[in-house]
Amino acid sequence: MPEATAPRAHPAYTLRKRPTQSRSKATVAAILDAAARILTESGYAAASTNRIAERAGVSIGSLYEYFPGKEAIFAELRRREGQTYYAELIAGLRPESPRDAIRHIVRSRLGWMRRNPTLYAALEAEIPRRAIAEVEAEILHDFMGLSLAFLTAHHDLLRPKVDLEFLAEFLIHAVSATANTYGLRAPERLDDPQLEQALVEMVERYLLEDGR
Amino acid sequence: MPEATAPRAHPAYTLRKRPTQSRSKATVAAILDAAARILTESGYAAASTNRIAERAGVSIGSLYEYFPGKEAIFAELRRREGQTYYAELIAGLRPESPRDAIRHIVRSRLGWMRRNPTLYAALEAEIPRRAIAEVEAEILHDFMGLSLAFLTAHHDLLRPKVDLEFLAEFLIHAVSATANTYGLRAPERLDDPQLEQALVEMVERYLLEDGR
DNA sequence: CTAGTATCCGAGCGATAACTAGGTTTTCCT
DNA sequence: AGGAAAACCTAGTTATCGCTCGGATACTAG
Repeated sequence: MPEATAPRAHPAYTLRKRPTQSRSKATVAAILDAAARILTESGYAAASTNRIAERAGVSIGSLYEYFPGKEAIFAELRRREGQTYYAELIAGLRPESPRDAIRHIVRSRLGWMRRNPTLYAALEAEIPRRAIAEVEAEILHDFMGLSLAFLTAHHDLLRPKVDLEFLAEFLIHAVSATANTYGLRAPERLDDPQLEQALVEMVERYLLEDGR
Repeated sequence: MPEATAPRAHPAYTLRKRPTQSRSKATVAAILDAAARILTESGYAAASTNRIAERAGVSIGSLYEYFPGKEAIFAELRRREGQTYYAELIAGLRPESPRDAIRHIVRSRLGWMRRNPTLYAALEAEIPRRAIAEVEAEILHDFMGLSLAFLTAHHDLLRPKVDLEFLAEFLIHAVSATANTYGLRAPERLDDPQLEQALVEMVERYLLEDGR
């Protein structure tokens, strides 16, 4: 069973053509859904373009009408999932209260992971780096903005004397990496309230002057 | 460029046959080295068995003499790397002092990641889950033992009132996940002493009664 | 209605992957 | 030395993959 070896001929990991009619929008959506389902059920290795097209009820030709290559499908999927999570996060965020905000962030991150650990684990892990590096950078950039604003607003309460850029990056990575790892290695633990509590305490006690 | 689709016919992800003569030991080592180099330079997608054999200066037939399938190569590689790290860790560990131990753990984890971020990122991420799940479990088991012994010995100093099993698992995951993420997303940060300091402080303040 | 455009289709091409069969060479042991 | 076992290699076999191409079909604007 062969595998991609040479660098993609296609330069980009975005849509080759934006669907305009509603029919084609449905096609693109069906492709992304099929990709997500196959990824969840069987992993990246089984997610061939032919299988995705078949599962989506779409011909292989149509698939390549919109996606310049296999990896662009997963990049787009990652983008879509990242956006829904970001929207979810800011929807319930109360930035006035540091403690509430921390708990909300931890809770929604774990909740997101819990929704489909297999899919997000695959998206974070199995997809070739170069395909999603760009999307990841976009997403990280958004979160950095959010996080920096939050830290700056409460900088008088912060204990660590490090520059806020570093701090924002560190907290984002620590929280999301831990959530990812649990989703990957011990998904059943995501339901354990101890986990949320531990993450919240860890961040609070590191970040704030008076550790609870 | 095709890809593995069907479940492997071969059941195991261990060596098919242990090399006994020194010549064959060198062969196996050369295969693992070549796999590591290709993984580092070009990623999992480019690491075909034919390429690995060629790069190792070994025929494809010899490769399959020892490895039951492609994924077993990476499982073995993961095992080997995990063992060297484990040895490195316990070599310098001073379990009598909690603070020294914490710093040592964080430092050696970051140091290990720093040695070859690309390789370890690929091992942790790109390799199909099922191939390394078993090895990961073995490794986690070892670390759990170490960590539990450490926590039990100092359980009077511990702040969180949770069961030690959970605590051990949580700390292992938090530290190693964060290290992995930095290796993956921002390897240049691994050299920043701020990172080691932040991780150490985070763990100490969460774990111990008097946060520094 | 009709022309132009957006959309869809699927047979098939070229490449390469994982893996095997069967024979040759090297090492070990007595 | 000599035979057995271990190690090694060459030359495929089969399967599937990513992707293209030429044409059919549906939609839309005038």
